[in-house]
Amino acid sequence: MVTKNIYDYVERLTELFRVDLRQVGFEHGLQPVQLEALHYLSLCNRFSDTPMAVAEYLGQTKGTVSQTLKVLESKRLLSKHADVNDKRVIHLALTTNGKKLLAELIPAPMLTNACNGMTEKSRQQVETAFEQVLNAIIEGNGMKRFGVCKSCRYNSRDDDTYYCNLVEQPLSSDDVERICREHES
Amino acid sequence: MVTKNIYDYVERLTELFRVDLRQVGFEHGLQPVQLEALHYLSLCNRFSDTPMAVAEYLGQTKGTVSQTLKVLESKRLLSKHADVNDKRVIHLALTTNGKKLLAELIPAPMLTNACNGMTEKSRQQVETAFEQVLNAIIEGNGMKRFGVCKSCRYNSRDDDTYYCNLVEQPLSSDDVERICREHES
DNA sequence: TGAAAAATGTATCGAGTCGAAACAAATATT
DNA sequence: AATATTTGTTTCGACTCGATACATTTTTCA
Repeated sequence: MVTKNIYDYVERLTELFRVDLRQVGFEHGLQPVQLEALHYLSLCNRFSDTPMAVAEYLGQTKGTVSQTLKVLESKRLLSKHADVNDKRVIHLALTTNGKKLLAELIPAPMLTNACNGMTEKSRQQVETAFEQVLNAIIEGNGMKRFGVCKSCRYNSRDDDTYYCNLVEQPLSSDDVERICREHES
Repeated sequence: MVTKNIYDYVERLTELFRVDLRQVGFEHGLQPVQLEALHYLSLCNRFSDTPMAVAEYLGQTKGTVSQTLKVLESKRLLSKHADVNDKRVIHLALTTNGKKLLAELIPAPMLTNACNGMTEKSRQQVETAFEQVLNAIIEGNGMKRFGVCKSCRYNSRDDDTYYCNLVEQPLSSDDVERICREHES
């Protein structure tokens, strides 16, 4: 029964990661979920840097996320900016402090230590396996992908210029490496 | 930078699993950590079924775990039994209800759905990869293994009889499949 | 075009998590 | 025999999280 084995591994990995994340954040007065929100904001594109997108990504209600963001703002780790076109929408940006802190804390030592003890080939295998599992979870449960624009079906490319056919805007070569809440394969 | 990729995958997997576990438990009024404690108790051996062992496994303080167990006992999902030799120690056992509930909830549908969408070969690769990562994390950070007796260096075997040289007691063939807080490779 | 519906974000509340500290009881150490 | 250590519980306070209610803005559509 391989499924049960995989479940047990995922559960154990989750437990160890969670404990470590708590420890890592503790020294800077940050909760696990706050670190995860910051991390997401460092990866997402400019159409996905809103409270609602964070809520979707973290699987929490917008009310819960609103509180998390309020704390992060009060700690000067992120800033809020009104959207030009839609007055309901707020964009979130990491501050210099926020970026500095993330660079310091992520990836956490627990995983760095683990990877250092593995061969390059092992690391490659593990990376591939994780990609497969996450894909299978997303596909098998009809979840949002939050993939990078580069791999999205709305993305079209002409030489070195990229274009998103959903928001109908050009994308830079930096843009296409970022994750998007509207991503479709 | 493969380590960062692996970190990102582990973090995402953790987020998805956590949300799912909350959802799974919610319908039965159980918190994620309560399900994890129950699950541990269904896997551990008779030397590892104490509050302290649960605390070590979950990476929490004994005070926190004490509260978790109190809730589970009040829900009649586990029972407490005094140790015969050491009056400080309490052994925890799943009740029939507890076992029934676990069988119903674990493995959670999210992962079953994912595994169903994968080839047998893929599942095998994923299982191997998880085993490697968990081993690397445990080795690289000097953590306790919580492996099964079968693979422990204290375990000796004569034909079909097993013996633990640490607690100096014979083990059944069921015993050696269970995880132990004293496990050493 | 104007009213209803939907979307985004915030504030508040209550149940629950979690670690720290203090405590009681039993066992180990010396 | 006195002291230290281990196991487990209780209490406290800071924090998480979903539910609900609310304000504002945008979208829908009759």
